[in-house]
Amino acid sequence: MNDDAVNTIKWIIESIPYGRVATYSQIAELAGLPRRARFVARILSDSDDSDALPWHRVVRADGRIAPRPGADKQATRLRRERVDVIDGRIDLKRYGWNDDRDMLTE
DNA sequence: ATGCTGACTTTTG
DNA sequence: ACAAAAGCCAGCA
Repeated sequence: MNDDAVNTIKWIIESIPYGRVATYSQIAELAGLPRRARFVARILSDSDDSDALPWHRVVRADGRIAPRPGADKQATRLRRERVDVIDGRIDLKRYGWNDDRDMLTE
């Protein structure tokens, strides 16, 4: 993949609001790269702290935290910003990144 | 080109 | 709800 696509994806991840989560596939979709969820995952995997990405706000399509060494830290970081993580799972209805709902007054 | 890998997703059973 | 299988696609050897 070209660096352009990589940068686009990184930019999208950076724009996930505090206290919300987005899925791998959702990010790929927003980047105009449907069916590239794994590509998004790869970018996160390859990235390091110097990228300063909110990697903890990226979860699986069903709201679960992707299992891997260090996954526990993700739950901690999310809870630190008031995101409920129950049994390794996040309720996307409530915490999923959705611009529509961001505009509503609840 | 070929075959395998994987912070994934969807379909099946 | 859970597990297995199948589908998926960029990257790499």
